[in-house]
Amino acid sequence: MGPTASGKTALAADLCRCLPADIISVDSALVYRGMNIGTAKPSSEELALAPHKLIDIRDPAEPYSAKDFCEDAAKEIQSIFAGERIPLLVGGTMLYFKSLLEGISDMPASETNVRQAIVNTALEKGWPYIHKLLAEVDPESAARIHPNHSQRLTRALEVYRLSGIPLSEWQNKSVAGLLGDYNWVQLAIAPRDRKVLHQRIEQRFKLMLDRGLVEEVKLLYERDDLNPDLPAIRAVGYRQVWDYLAGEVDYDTMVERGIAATRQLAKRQLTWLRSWHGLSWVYTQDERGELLRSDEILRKALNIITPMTI
RNA sequence: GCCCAGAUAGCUCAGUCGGUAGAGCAGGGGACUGAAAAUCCCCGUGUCAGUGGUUCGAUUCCGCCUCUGGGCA
Repeated sequence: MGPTASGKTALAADLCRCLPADIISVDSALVYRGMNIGTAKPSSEELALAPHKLIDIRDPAEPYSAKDFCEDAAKEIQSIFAGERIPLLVGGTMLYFKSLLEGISDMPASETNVRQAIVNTALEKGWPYIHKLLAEVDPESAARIHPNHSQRLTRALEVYRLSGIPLSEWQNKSVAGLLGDYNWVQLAIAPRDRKVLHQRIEQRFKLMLDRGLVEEVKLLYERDDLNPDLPAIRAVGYRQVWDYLAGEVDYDTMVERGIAATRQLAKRQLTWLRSWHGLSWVYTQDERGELLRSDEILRKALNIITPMTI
């Protein structure tokens, strides 16, 4: 696990050369086909050397979810173990990691029309009104969710309307995750200094533009079945370039916003990791702030993994 | 060279009829159970360009000065 631009993909590829491991991607954006440059998806050469599961399994028009991921990942894990190999889960989508390890309740999936009805009401009367509606049927969830928290309010009310059972009740049922089933080694990779990450993020975003990010997004923009409300189009970089193609912002503004959105993503990922239990950290800088070479990073990771797996 | 308009938070700007100032963005911290690269919450002292004057008190009014736009030559 690690924030965006921390070097996860490179480390995973290096580990694959040392261990009998197969990579499973834990990433909500890499699942989409045709979204390669902006998601920093491993190149076809990298994929040939280190194949990733759960990449390119959805069209950008089809949403993917934490539940989908749990089911897909559980299958891949089993099949990798069946081949007597080690599953190496690599990615930055912490909710997916959490759901897989701790389990996810068996509540109804979302339905567009139910969700849309809630959003329409909110547009008219505001999110605090939705919060009041929720409080009537599910006070426990309402107490946990902020009155402005559009997405979580929508989900909570949606679950109640679809099942007649409050979200909190579903969540209170114990569920089985994979945490206790195997001897997991949980590694986090990141630089010690946030500035290093910020620098890499800026460099990488500009490189993505040089490599044709705008053209990549244009292919999506020109399709008539995609819109900026879809999870795929809301992805960092894609949303900003989409706004640029729509003429809402100029090029320089788009670049600035794309970089800022990536920094903000990294910050949120680090927030998850700071309070994550059972994590071993691999820093990509030494105590003095000097950047480590890839072989030094690999050695540090192996030093953590090997004793724990023997 | 002359005229006009600016100079306030990292950036863009608002404001103080004279009582030392606040928004958006950026940034920082946090939350997170089927959209999660999502969504949401909290955090605002900065020689108010410099200098002299008027005043009990100036970032605010006046003079000078420096810089930046725009206009006239």
